[in-house]
Amino acid sequence: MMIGMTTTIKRRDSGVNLFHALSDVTRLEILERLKDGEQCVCDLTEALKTGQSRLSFHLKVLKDAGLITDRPEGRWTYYALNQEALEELEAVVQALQGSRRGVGSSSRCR
Amino acid sequence: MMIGMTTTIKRRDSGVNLFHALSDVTRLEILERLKDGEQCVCDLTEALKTGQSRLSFHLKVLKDAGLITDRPEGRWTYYALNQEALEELEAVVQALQGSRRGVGSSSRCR
DNA sequence: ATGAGCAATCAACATTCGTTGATCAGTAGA
DNA sequence: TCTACTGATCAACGAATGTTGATTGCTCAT
Repeated sequence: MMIGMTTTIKRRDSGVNLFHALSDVTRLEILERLKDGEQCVCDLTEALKTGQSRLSFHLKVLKDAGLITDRPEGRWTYYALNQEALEELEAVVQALQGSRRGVGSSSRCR
Repeated sequence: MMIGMTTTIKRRDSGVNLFHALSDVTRLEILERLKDGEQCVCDLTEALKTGQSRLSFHLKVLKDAGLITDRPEGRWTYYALNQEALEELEAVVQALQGSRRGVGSSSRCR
């Protein structure tokens, strides 16, 4: 099955966004926490022992990348994993592995 | 099955490294090129239409992350995907998805 | 209405990252 | 040996990112 150029480029762009959001220890810790279910910012602040504005910053990065969703309720905001984004991540990573076709057909310089 | 704390932390660290290396368009383009087999820097320079030192910089980032390997031969250096690292990437991503246990058991603030 | 608590946003600053051009080291060929 | 070529490294600069503390907007309870 042939994948069009446009699809490839789009996947690359969304890849950059996702990977950037994931390239920070604090953000990975947040995601790990959220595996147990949705949490409000106050929970996370305590769990990660970090300042509120710092946490808020990282949550925004994750949310902008689509990796988490927020659900404001009263004075709290609950954050949760976005399963869809994780599936897209899977797809992007598998696209990296590639078809493995042509391995060994290395071009030779001269 | 229980995974020890140390393992989790190590995976998180290697995750940060891998994800950071992947969070750049040029570097994703390089990896895509390498799916077709190993290539020397001169090939890549031409293919990506970019400066040599810039390319060298990105290759170093990918190599430091373990995503590619280099094989110097004569005056050329051939780069290739490191399949092992891609497999580890898969593992890290799957760990992100988590066991899905306890979904809905969201802690409630009051 | 007032006060307290949660979370987003802002400004200022520090740090990290990517780019560019130049230089350097190693190799191959004349 | 001398020259040409590949690719790594360096320094300098600019841009993007992350951190901190303060402020703001909202909601709930009194």
